[in-house]
Amino acid sequence: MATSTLTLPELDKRKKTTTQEYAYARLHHALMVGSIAPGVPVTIRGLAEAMDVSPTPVREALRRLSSKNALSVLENRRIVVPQMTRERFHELVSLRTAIEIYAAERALPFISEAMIDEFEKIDAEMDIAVDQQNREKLIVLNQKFHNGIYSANKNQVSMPMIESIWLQLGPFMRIALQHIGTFYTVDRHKEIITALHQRDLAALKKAIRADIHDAVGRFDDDALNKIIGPEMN
Amino acid sequence: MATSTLTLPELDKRKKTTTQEYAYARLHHALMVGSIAPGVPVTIRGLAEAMDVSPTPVREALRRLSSKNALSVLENRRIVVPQMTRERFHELVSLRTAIEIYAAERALPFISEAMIDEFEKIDAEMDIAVDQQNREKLIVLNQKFHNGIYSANKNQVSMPMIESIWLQLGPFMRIALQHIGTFYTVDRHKEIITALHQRDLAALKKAIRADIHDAVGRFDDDALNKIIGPEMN
DNA sequence: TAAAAAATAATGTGATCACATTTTGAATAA
DNA sequence: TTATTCAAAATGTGATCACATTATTTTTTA
Repeated sequence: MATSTLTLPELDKRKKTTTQEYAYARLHHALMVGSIAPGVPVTIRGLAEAMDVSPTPVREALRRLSSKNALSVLENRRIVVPQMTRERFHELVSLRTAIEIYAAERALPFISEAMIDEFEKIDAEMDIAVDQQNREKLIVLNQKFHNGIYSANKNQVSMPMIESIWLQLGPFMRIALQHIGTFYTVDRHKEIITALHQRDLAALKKAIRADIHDAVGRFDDDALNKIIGPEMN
Repeated sequence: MATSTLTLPELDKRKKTTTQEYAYARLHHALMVGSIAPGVPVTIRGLAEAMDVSPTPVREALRRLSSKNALSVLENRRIVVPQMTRERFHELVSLRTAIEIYAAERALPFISEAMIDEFEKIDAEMDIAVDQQNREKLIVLNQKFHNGIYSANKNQVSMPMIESIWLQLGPFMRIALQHIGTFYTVDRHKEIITALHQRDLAALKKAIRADIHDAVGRFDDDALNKIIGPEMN
């Protein structure tokens, strides 16, 4: 056993994409759903072995992830899942709120009723995932829900940046959710859908802000202390 | 001669960084200052030969750049500098305005007088660059000026996203500046500095908005038609 | 002359290897 | 026991090669 034995979530069997893309998708998913904890070192050979591919495509995948700030390259050239700090967390939540509200505003004029139907379907699936206590599925669906809205604007350029923020929040959420019993209060999605139906921009912004707050923004300093530790800088 | 003979800007001689980092820095710089035009295909071997390195580090650098949306990977797996469209351009400028204003607001409380002195020095250098008609130096300094402000907040997480936007606008600027004679009206930087001195958030926002507008946001549809072409979608 | 087909070249991809550096673990000394 | 030294293992990095796919050029055919 070379190094860290990461239990990477099994992904759909490799299709006709490149190996590099496959490695990227698996890592991306693992980070997004919080399978890899902050601070965990990520080695090229270790991952290559775990995925049964050669180091080369893994390296490329890691470079892409580090460019999205989902991984951080240390001075020793070692790659780790970035450690979360109280300050960085607040910055991430603040930026997520700002960009997603912006993206929603930009997307609203392009949203059709048919699209809203799709969002409602996703939301229904999320309700099921909540019942099943399936955190992983919930995270993926939540992402799909938000992405769907913002991507209604086909010339959207903010989507990759929102994704980057989610990627940075992902590893932290796993730890957070171990301490905070509850999860996304999906009701907010209903508010979002209502606002979309009514083309009510103010209500939409308010609902998105509330949704983000419910998901990640409500952690006060005490809660963060328990997760991150009071001494961490 | 294998393929495209890109005249990459000479960068500081390689220090103690990795070859991959070196390749990334050169490409990054070339894109940022508009040395590579939109639509230009970028081949791994071509760049490797041009930089006198092996394909491997170039590939990694290209992956990083494509993750920052500075390059786009086509279905044929070929890598090109993304073509600009009218709609994407407007989205980029709009997002740049939103994020930079946000970042400035978040940074303002952390800006010291000593920092402002630094900004003034950079601005003075920019005046010289304008006199010298040195567009490349001007772009680099302008970037440094903005980065300096936003990075005053050490926990800033928006900087990579701003960089990504600049990277996407970079190749387009070269073409734009061939048709539009003038460049950044550096006066706006004076307004920014004044606002920083006075801790005037409203004035700061206004100045940044104006600066961005002067730099990239003033192109109306007619001007864009000349650059992009009226039929491009 | 123009279109189609074949051959040639170029390109992305992934695996492997060698090398330098770093980390880890064991052995030794205080 | 604790600190130090040294050997072994692990790791990142970059170059090279083989292969499949895609582009391009040349040749052939209508």
